[in-house]
Amino acid sequence: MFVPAPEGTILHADLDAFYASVEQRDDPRLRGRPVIVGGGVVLAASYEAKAFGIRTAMGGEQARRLCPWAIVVEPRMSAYSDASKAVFEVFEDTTPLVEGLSIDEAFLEVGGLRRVSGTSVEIATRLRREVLERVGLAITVGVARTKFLAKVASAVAKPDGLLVVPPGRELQFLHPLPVERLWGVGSVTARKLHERGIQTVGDVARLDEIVLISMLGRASGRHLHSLAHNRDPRAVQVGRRRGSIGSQHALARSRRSRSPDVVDAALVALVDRVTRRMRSAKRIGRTVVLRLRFDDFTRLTRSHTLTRPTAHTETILATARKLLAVAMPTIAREGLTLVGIAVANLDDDRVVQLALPFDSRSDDALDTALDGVRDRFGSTAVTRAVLLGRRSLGSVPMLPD
DNA sequence: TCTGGGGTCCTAGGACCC
DNA sequence: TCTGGGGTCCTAGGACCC
Repeated sequence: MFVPAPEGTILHADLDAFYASVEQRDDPRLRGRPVIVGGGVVLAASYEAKAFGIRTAMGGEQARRLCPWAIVVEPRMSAYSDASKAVFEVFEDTTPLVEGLSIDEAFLEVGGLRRVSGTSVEIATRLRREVLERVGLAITVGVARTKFLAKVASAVAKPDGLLVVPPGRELQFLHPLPVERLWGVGSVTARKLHERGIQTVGDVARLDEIVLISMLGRASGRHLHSLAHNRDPRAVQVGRRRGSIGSQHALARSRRSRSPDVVDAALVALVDRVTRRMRSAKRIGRTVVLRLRFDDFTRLTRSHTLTRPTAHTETILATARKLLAVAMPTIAREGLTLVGIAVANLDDDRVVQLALPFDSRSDDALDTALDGVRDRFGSTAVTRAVLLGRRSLGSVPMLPD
């Protein structure tokens, strides 16, 4: 018998001040004190530090001015990654339907678990307790019928909170909130809305969709109009994979640190990092993106799409160097402050095993077989094929880079 | 108060194909 | 020779998120 749930079944779970909380967990001397992770720029601030106005992405100097006695610690990425894995294990133990959004937050669908695990609220309460007991971190959970509203709820409930938005009271909860609470409203969109006297979600809800579209463009307009009415049909998606892998590096502010040699060395290191990560994730990609940033914070991107996906360091480095050469006149004109490399259009690096009759190992037979593989797996999916047989030839790179 | 490093999604124009 | 509408892919830039 189907029993409709009297509450929302989507949980948005979000760790509080994640990096800073891990530091406080691991070093008792930091507990109860303002903690800043990252010296140059604030990567994370404990709630004690946030009380002084310190925010993520703020310059380190400014942060120290706001709170001179704050404790600044170097980031320990592997500790955060381990903590994240442990928390996601708790998520997976709660429900198989987990959609990770970042290192410290995820959506959980618990709609089918009523008989086994109880109501959403009971599940959320247990989840918070288990994360605290098993990983030692505080986590905030929002519960609602839609993803978007669950996320808004957790943001409102922070820190160390649980907030349930019951169906029927959704707009009552949503409409008094400032527009900045809407997912997808950043500083630019907020400014555009404020210029027209729109302050709250309720103000947005009173506008025609067509008006919002004319103000913000088609996608943003539609998106905001839907959210303001709590229309969000997106289901929790399991196993989403990222579409690009990249790395970037800020250059020191001296003439020498921007010399061609230094920039090229940075490029080599970035490509090496990115391709290593791609190979360990068993991903290959076709589009190489060069990202540059300058003194005045203007940005520039150049990209090139290869005919075949690869994770080969030399291939991607050669492409990156070409892109840099194309952008070179611009670099000569202005001060470069950041170099980044990303590889997009990612695919799985599948190794396809071909079993051919022993007497048909001619080039023609191989070509025919490879065509068959391409037909089955898609032309971009095949970069390598391993030839096997009774007397194995071992691993043969069929489509060298 | 000058801003790190990792990502996602959308738009718009041009090339190209049918 | 000129014209059409529709679709996909690529490139560059912008906004946004954590």
